[in-house]
Amino acid sequence: MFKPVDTNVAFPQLEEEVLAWWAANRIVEKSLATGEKPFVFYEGPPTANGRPGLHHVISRSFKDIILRYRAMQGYRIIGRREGWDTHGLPVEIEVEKKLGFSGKPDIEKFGIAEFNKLCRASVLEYIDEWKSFTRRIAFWLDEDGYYTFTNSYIESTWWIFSQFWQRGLFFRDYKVTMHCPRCGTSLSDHEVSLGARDDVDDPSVYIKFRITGATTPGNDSALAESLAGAFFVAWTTTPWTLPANVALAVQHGATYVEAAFEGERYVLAEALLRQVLGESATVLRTFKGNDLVGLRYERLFAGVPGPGDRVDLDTAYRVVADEIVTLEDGTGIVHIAPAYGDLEVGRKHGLPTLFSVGLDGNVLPEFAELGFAGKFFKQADPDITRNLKERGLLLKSGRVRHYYPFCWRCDTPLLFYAKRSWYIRTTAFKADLVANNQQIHWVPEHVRDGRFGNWLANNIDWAISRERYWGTPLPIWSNADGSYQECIGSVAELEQKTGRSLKDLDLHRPYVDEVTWEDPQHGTMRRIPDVADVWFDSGAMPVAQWHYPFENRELFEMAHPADYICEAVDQTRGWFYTLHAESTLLFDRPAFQHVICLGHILDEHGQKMSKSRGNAVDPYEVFARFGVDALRWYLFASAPPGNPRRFSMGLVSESLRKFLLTLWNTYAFFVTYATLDGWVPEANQGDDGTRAETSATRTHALSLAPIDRWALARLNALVRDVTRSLEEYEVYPAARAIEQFVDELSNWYVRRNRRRFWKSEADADKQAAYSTLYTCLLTVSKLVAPFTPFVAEAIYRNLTGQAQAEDGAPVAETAPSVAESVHLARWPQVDEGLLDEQLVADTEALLAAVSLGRAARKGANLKVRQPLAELWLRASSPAATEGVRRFEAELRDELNVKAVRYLDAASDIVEYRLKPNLRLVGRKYGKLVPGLTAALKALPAEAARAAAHAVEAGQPVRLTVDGVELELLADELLVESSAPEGYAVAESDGMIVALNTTVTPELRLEGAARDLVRSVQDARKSAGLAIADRIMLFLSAPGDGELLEQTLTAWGDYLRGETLATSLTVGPAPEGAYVEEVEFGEGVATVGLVRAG
RNA sequence: GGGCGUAUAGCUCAGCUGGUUAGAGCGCGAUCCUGAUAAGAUCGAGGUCGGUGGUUCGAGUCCACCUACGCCCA
Repeated sequence: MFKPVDTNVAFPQLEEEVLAWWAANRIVEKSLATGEKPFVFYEGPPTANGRPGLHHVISRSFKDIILRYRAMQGYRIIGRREGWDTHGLPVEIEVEKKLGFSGKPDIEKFGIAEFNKLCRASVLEYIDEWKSFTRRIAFWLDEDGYYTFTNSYIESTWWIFSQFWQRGLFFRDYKVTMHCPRCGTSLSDHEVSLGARDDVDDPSVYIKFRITGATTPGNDSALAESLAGAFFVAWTTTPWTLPANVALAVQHGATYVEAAFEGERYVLAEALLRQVLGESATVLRTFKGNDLVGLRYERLFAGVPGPGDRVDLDTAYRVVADEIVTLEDGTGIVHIAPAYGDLEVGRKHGLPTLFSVGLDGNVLPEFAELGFAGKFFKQADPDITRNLKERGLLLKSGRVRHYYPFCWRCDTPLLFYAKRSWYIRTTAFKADLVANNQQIHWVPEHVRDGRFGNWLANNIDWAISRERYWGTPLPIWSNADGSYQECIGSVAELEQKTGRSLKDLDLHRPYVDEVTWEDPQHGTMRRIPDVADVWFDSGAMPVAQWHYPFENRELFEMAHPADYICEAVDQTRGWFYTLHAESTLLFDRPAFQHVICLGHILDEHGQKMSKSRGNAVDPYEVFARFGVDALRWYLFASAPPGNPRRFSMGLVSESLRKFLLTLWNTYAFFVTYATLDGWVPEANQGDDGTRAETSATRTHALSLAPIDRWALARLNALVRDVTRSLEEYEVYPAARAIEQFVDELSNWYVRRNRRRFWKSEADADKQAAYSTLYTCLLTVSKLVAPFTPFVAEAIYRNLTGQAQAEDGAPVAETAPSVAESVHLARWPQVDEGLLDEQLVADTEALLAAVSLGRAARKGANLKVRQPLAELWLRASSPAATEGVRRFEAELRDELNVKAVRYLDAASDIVEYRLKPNLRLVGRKYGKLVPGLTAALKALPAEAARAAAHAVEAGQPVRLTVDGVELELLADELLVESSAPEGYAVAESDGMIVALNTTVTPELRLEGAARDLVRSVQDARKSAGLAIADRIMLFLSAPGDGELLEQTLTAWGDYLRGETLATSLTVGPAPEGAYVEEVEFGEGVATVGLVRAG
């Protein structure tokens, strides 16, 4: 027996109950432990720094749905475990904030050991909250997860580094960072944006660079010579970078001029000439930017090479052409200082890097004799400008308000600063990165060759080092002057170097920094201070989560690459890339085979959700109001996941009402009547735990009505379609298909079949209905299990008789092998024998006819309760007509008509119109199409009828179009018919339905009788009677006595039967009866009823 | 500045390789149906399918350019 189902279900509460049951019965553990074939998943570790938000529900739901689906297919999921990204600057900043620190010097003073301890504690604090979040949203993972801060994880990462090191992939080069000179640290982009202002007052100076007359080899020496003594003009707002200048850049195709102005000759872009030099300058000649390339100029100052750098100044002080140059402001000639922001330009053109200001923000001591050494860089600006003015190299100067970044912590102006950094030469593998990407199945598809593919094609070397504390230390040890370095790939190797046991060593700073050894040739070896880019940790996850290659070798081999991963689209430059790059460099294969790439979630106004905007939705509020299932269903069924989506509470509420409640109410209907009837699935008709169609197969033996076979055909087509979509990782179409089916099950199957469930005799027909509905609901519970795990569980357990058992009542005779949980059940298989495309198509035609019939009634203002004599129908094709004919009884009943007749070319009550079937005809006849369409339209009535007749008989039609004789095949023409005279008509997609609107006296009485039945039923309900209660019925119609009398004469028995009336009296109701005034036909009657004995 | 994506009804979104009258749900109005339903059906109002140009017998769909927004990069 089944447990009663409340239609007033509160899903959040239901979910809590299911959660408790899962926990008590260790269902998650059981699910994790089952399955045979491996399916590999990688959990992208969230940064354990902050609370989970709505966007985490999305990514975790899309991860979960595929894993549940695969688990139900009998896969054993490898890597279904939590993972935590625990290192990195965000964690450090969080701790710094707590401690009130303002930068690296504070941390060093505080002590790295203590600081890192706090970082670790901070991360763990958030992880607890994440775990409860994970459980609440039913993301099933092994809580024994991996942490990137463990020694074993770090050691595997070291192993990767040493692999790269051995292959010569490490190198050092400059990297531009946003540097705070006071805090002594680089800032992340996010931090930079926190402190940027757009109204900063700065100098605006136009500088003269004297042209020497020389040029680099291969360029225009004649032009150079003729320009000797003239000046390039460049504009800058950062005079302090001028000593670091190494080149001037022009725009390749732009026009430049040599202009005479106040006795000097200047070179600048034509477009900016007037703006810079005013109207008095005269143009001497023009040339293209490209012509200027290679021209040399005199340096302003002697810039300082970086420590240890050898610099070839022959490569400096020349003109290059580069895309960064714009003609919007300045002079069209851009001053290039690679050390302070133009590193990429410098690299592209082989320019040296020179410095003017140190990391402390002060001008370098080398500039002592110029008088501004040691000054803070912003303070040096006036000195530098004055110096240039004195030397006649300043054209003009002023002030400007513009954008400039400041440190968000200490408000110090930031420097773009080229710092020495460690790189991994990923560019050497660009072709492999691109090729391996082609093996990956991306959802949505465009990411592969779009965003991700482009990113790979434009690959740049990976800057891997960070001058920070809480991260994986780079395992590079160096002698004092950096001339000899080694990369360590394991703790054992380090022990060998040092000759002591390091098994208790924490591999983090500062402890690992204390590990040194004496190299006989190179002296004391110390670790370089840098830690790894935290992204490297995440990309190492396939290897490091298993402590490969030190442990779990077989496991790793099986678990690489992953079958499936899923994250949001911003990870193309993040985790998707780090996984792909590390895997390609290490193993030359992709790290994952299928990936769902999610769009971002926006608020209801299309704005990005963020805490600072205050528009972030608290996921817990959604859980509490609608439940996790409603949210999950919304996420799966509302739009394809790759698109950005607008979120609002209303949309979740809609998906709850539209889908979950429809499903629930259908299920509740079934349970209500099955309980009333004591119906249970036959012993072997329940669920055997593997094959979903078992009960359906059983129903082969039952006397199925056509509508039952339809439901089962639709069900099996659904199983087929959902499976097909999920195999393609297309969640959205799968969800839509289920939604459509549940809608049809509820609003067609159940509605049409209510009487079969109500009727008192327990015959084969009733058995068939129960069995069919049971099969549909049980199978749907499995299909939705990956989508809405709570509701699916509740339905499945009750339908398999297990819910009742919990209350101590006797268990239904379910198969002994029935799964304990729907999530331990097997994914349904398609029963090919029950598929019936024809039946499904025929029902579709029927539904279309019903819909049109209702529209026609509406048009004629004839309510459905009024029976009509006949309906004429013409379907879009003879096949569709046959389909409707098959269900003619249903059609009559739905539309309340006595007869259905079919229009064909032989009937002359309508006229015909012909149209070309464009899809077929267009390709064949091309330019003749407009003429053909017109010719068909112009056919006289008799010719059209003849043509329609031919088409229906499958014969060709001859027609002359634009002088060309055509023979049109039957399927190249579409036939439509006009509305018959005197009928109410509706038409759509080639189908026409016409109702005879004549209401005969007999039909009128029948309509009145049905009005009465409906009114009495309403009254019964209002009087609070139970469904099975018998009544004594009293009717009177003072003004319409004749109509009442005639109605009762013809339909009295019908009325009594329908309303369970033991007696029917014409006259006033006795005292105490329930009384109501109702309309019937055109009359008004008073209904009175009393419960019978 | 570059790359990718998005733009269809008041709102949220479908619309496959070009094809006949551009759809669904929500919301609004009206009517109907209903002894599972918090529901359902029908009709109505609501669309220059972001804009311009092109290819084609035919463009929401393909191409080019432009605009706005989002993400990523510089």
